[in-house]
Amino acid sequence: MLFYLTDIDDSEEGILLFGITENGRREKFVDPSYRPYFLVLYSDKEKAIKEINEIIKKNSLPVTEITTEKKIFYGKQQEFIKIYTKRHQDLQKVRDAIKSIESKRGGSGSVIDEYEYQLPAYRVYLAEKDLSCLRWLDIEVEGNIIKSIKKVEAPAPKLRILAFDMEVIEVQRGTPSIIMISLYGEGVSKIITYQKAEYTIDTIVVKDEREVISSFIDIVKDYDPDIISGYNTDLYDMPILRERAKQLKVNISILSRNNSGITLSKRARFTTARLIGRVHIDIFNFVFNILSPMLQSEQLTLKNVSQELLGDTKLDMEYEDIVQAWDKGHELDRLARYCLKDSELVYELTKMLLPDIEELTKITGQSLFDTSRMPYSQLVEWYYIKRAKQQNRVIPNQPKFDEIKERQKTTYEGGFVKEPEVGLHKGVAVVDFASLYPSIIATYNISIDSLNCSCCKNNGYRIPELPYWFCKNKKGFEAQAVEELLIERLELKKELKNLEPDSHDYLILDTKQRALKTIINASYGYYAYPASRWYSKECAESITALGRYWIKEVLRKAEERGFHAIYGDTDSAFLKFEGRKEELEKFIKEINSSLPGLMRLDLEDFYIKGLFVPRESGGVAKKRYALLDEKGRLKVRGLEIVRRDLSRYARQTQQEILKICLIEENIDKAFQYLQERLKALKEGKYDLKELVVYEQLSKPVSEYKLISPHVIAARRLLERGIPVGEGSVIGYIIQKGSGSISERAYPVEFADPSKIDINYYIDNQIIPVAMRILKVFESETFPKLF
DNA sequence: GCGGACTGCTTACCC
DNA sequence: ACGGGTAAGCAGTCCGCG
Repeated sequence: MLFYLTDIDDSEEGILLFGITENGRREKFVDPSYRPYFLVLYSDKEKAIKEINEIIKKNSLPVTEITTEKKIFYGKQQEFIKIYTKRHQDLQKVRDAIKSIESKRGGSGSVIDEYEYQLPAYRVYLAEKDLSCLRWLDIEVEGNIIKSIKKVEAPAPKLRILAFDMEVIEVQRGTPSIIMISLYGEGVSKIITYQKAEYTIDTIVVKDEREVISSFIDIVKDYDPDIISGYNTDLYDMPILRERAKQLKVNISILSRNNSGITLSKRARFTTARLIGRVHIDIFNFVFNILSPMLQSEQLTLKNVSQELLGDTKLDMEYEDIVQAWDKGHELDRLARYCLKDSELVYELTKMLLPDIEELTKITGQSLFDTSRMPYSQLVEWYYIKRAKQQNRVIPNQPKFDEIKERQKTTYEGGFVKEPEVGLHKGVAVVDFASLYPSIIATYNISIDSLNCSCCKNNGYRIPELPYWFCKNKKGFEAQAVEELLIERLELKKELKNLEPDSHDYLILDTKQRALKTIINASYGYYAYPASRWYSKECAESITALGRYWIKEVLRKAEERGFHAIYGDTDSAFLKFEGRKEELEKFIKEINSSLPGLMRLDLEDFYIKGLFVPRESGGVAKKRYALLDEKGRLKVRGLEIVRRDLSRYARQTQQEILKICLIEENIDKAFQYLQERLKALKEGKYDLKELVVYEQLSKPVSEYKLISPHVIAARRLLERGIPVGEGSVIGYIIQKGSGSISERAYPVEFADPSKIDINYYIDNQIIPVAMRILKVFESETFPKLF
């Protein structure tokens, strides 16, 4: 039978597999074949086995079998003692008893270390069997018991997706209560609430909150979605729903497909809400973990993110409006529309982002639930774990707290940044390496098990400036893993060139290559990530050393060929091409023929003009510039225009001045524009929103040594009972009065528009950022007003 | 005692 | 819950002055 796996979990009977059969039925099967075990690295085999047996006997530990097995351990064959337990949750207990034999814990030392005792069972199961969610499996079953299982290829079935959103207010003080739930999916667009009104959308009006929840449950049961999605639902909606259902005694067990309802698991830094058998996707997680670096939004709210990604946004309603609407009973239709719109946006975001999450799921070989919540490090880690299992390698342990702290102390040299020349440059070509660091990993065989190998002491890949070399005889683990991803992506890219950009196939392949890119790009950082299982500072610094070597080579060779190198950062070079486009392209070809392995230099683009600005402290700034391409588009990097910790008014002023200076080269006009903006500000012609500065709290408010404006603003939010802490983005404005700037910082929510300190905005925000551009063009005619 | 210079903390960016 | 390199603002302190 064919079975499409959508979710997976552990149980007493075995691994539970949830999914869709070939005839579209939603089913659950059990695979009892998984046998929990962990590995013991020994120094003295006989002694270790003897001592292990003694400990098991003495403590009556639930061990079912002890064997030995040859594994690959950091590239070398090594025998391990393999200890099986009855239940997966016994692994930890047995390991805790056995670790006392280690010499570092005062034992005899016959045992050196233990491995693979901490991985969740279903995750090991997926990795070992090389399965993953969102793939078709060919299974043989007896009843609901799986007898055999293997992966097969077939077109994916259509998944039922249901997005939801809840409105919660304190009907009674101190108790959050659900007043409305909206649902959105294919053929579903509904509101459930318990106040009657003239609703213009499909609304179910029930008696009370209890019935709101039970109606919601009924619809979920009826629609039976494979995926339930929401925005920030791990931390907000699901915990509240669970709590309210408990208090109001509503049975919500069928939210999951194993009758367990909502399973909250609280880990160190975050909470997740599982609906076992159904997949709860909290879109916020994916946006936060994966998309945030590419987004412009100052805060990752549903409002901003949907505006940026979908070009559609929430309806306008403040929290106070919601409370008012509910208390007074008017504008309930507006509230219902507002609530439904949220679900619709979440649904559209899910439709847009799910294909990417699906591809990542296939690469990590893990569950959709887990993968949708993984940060970059985890994506790389689970991809490595899957591959390590395929190759019979031991999975390295996660470092302990102290080890992480140790790792955090050491740093190493990173990318090379060439100092640019201040001013306006004409005719700039930007060339850059394609995936520089990953291509170095693959090309130079950068891996933990190929570092300073004994076989290549004199003829390995030598690393400039460092006492390291990498093996030329045998592919290392990480290098091979990264190389395969790179090659697969190159092939996809090649195929894409032959497809119509609007075609269905193009979309599919493009999504695949994007997912590959996500993991490829994280492979270098993962080496130096202190909590990494495959941690190697030596590998990380070898990669950056080779990167510096090659970008300097390009800059040097370009100069040799008469292409003046204005600037370069890590993997890019900005070259003056003086109208010699073809010659430059020839130069790139030559460089490429000299590059080893998978390394490749691309022409990023030709630009008409490029502007580099001075540094506040003198000299010229790196990482801050603007380029004007041949289609008249501006590309701005690093300047205040792209920073959220400046007011929008200041940023827009800088942007306009930049445009006038760069496109028109009319400095007097730019200066006039600045005067107009200052005048408008003084005359009060602005929107309060334009003056808000956004800054993120990187730790709890109480831990700050330096009390800066956003910290004071955060304190003022806390004083009024608004919970803010680590991770919160604080929007604040500066008001008139005495004291430091910080003391005059107020959260925008409580700002007094009549007390705005216009002089602060003029002197600290607008003048400095405007001058940053204008200074470049300082001349005789330049007004000397400042 | 004052004001500018300097230092350190902090954020957000680039790649 | 991914790395180093970089600019910049603000608070707080230092330092020279004579």
